[in-house]
Order: sequence, then structure tokens, then C-alpha cells
Amino acid sequence: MLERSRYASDNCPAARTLAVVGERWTLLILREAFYGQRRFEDIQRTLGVARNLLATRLATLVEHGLLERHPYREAGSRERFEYRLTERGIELFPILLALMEWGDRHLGDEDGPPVIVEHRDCGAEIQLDITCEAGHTGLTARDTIPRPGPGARLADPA
Amino acid sequence: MLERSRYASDNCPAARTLAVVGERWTLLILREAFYGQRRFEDIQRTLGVARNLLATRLATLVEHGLLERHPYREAGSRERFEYRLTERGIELFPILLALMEWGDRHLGDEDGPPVIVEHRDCGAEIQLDITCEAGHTGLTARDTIPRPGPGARLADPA
DNA sequence: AGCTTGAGTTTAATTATTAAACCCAGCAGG
DNA sequence: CCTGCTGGGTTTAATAATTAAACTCAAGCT
Repeated sequence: MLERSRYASDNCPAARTLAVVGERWTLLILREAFYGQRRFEDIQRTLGVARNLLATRLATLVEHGLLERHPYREAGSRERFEYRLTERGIELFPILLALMEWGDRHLGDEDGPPVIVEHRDCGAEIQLDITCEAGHTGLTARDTIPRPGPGARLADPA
Repeated sequence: MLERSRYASDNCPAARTLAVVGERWTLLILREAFYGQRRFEDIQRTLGVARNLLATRLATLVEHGLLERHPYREAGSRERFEYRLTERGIELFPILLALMEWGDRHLGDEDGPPVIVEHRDCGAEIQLDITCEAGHTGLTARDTIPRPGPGARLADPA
């Protein structure tokens, strides 16, 4: 079960995140969760993912604490389960947003995006912004530089 | 070659982006590109990815216009090729950043992140911020709501 | 008693991924 | 001008992941 080890550079946080959400379908399942879909059948139908795969993906998402399995009972039905985002899962939102923004910009259709995410309070469209702690906004990758942090490890002496 | 179609909900921009960068290793290869690694051997060694897979991933990244293959010649060596991020590729940065931030917060080691990304001009640490066009900052997924955009399509009449 | 439905499992066939071996061009040394 | 080395890949065979389709199972409805 060392899924993590398949993505080397094992102390890289991006690699660790991908070990949890980087398998095929996982981020799309989470997208559905953000859109409010909570039930196996609904997710399966809208995504078209294989049923057994959806079952195992949901299980690992629950295992990693991104979704929670909640029992519910609809009138005239037996008890069933739905999957709700946890706080930990909700914090994945910027990843989805970054994927959407890039897709809209570079792979979008003529007629515009199928979904617009709005600020609930004011209705204005939201977007991701790269900022620095000193208050500069609107940065791009070119304005940044990676530096070793406190947890940096020396490369493996081959 | 309908990679795209494997990720249903075919007009979803997140799904389209994942069709390009969502295969195993692709985002880690791009991470290396952002760290300045450009050569096959270097990427292969630091990532530990299978060589044939790295070759095909680099080829699809070039095909999609995220990397460019540039010839170069080191003194005493024959011509070789390196892979450089294009503008299109550079714009993937928020995706990597979002993955890193989540990993740092939820899967990080005691001793802190191995890498800190700084604003080149002022040295302050950078971060992603969800903002709205009306100027509100520091939003979370809970402050947002998705709405159908101009390109929305009705669900398939099953 | 038999049919339906949501939520999964199981099974068998198809793809992806891996490790390891191989290839190739040119340069350097002898 | 023969040999070995290096960067940058292919090929091959074995292993693992993904798929579609069929099956299960427990209520509840008719």
C-alpha cells in the first residue's frame, strides 16, 4: 500500500498530494463533490467512470479523510450512504480552480465556460491570484523563485 | 488518440486539463521543469520514472505545447535536446502551487516544507489566494457558488 | 411472490506502467 | 581506427491498473 512511493521525490508536497488525489478520476469525483453530487449512482452516471473503480476511489478518499460516508434514508427506501466533503477535502478547492482556469483559458470552447464560480456574497466571478506575504498581487511563475525550506533534504548520494 | 474522451463530462475545463496533465508523472515532470530541470537524464534520475514513460510523457507535453524541444551543444559533446516550458506551460504554475500548498498543510513533515517559493523581487513567501472581481480576498470554497456559464450544455437526455 | 432500485462486487479482457536490456551517434583516448 | 563512454532515447516482457459487463444483496413496492 505504498502508493506514495510510486511518486518518488518523496518529501515533495506536490508529489504527496498527487499520491492522494492524482489517480485517474479522483479529481473529477471531487469536482462532482464540489458541485454537490453525493451519491454513488449520480456520480457514476455523470462521470461514466467504471463502477468498481468509483467504489475503490470513494473508499480511498474516505480513508484519506477527504470525504465522509454519511447514512441517510429517503422516504420509502432503506438506509443508504452518501459522501460529503470534509474540511480537508474542501481545502482541495484551489486545485480544482487552477485546473478549471487553465482549461478555460487554453482548451475552452468558443461559447465560453460551462461553469462560472461566483462569490456567494456579491455574485462577482472568482479567480485565483498568486500573492506574496508582502502584499504584492497578480504574480506569475516568472515573478517567483523556489528556495530550499526548513525541511529540505540533500539529494541522495548515488 | 481520444485521451480526452476517457474523462467524460467532456466540456468541463477541469476534465480537459486533466486529459493533458493528469496522467501519472506528468505533473511531477512539470514540477521539475519549474525547478529548472530540462534534460532527460536529470529528470529521470530525480524522479525515478521509467525511461520509456518519460520519453512518451515529454513527447505529449511537447505535442500539447507545454514544453518545447530545444537543441543545445555542450563543449565536447554532440547536439542534444532539452525541454523548456512554454508560456502555456508556465501558466500551469497555479496547479502545482495548489498541490504544494495542500500537501504542506495536510501531509507535511514536522520540520517544514522542503521548498519555499518566494517573490523574486521582495523575497516574501508567495501563496494562492481566492479572490473575486469585486475585490474580496481570502475566500474559501464555502464562500463560492458555481453557476452555469455561457457554454453550459444540458445534460444528456438518457 | 416477484420486480425494482441503489449501491456496490466479481470476473475476464484490455491498457498502462515498470524494469531491464538494448541501440545509436559522436567524442576521447590510445 | 578500434574501444569504451555518455546522453538520450527504444524494445521487450512481466506486472499492475482500468474497463465493461454480469452478478449480488437487501429493502421496499405491487
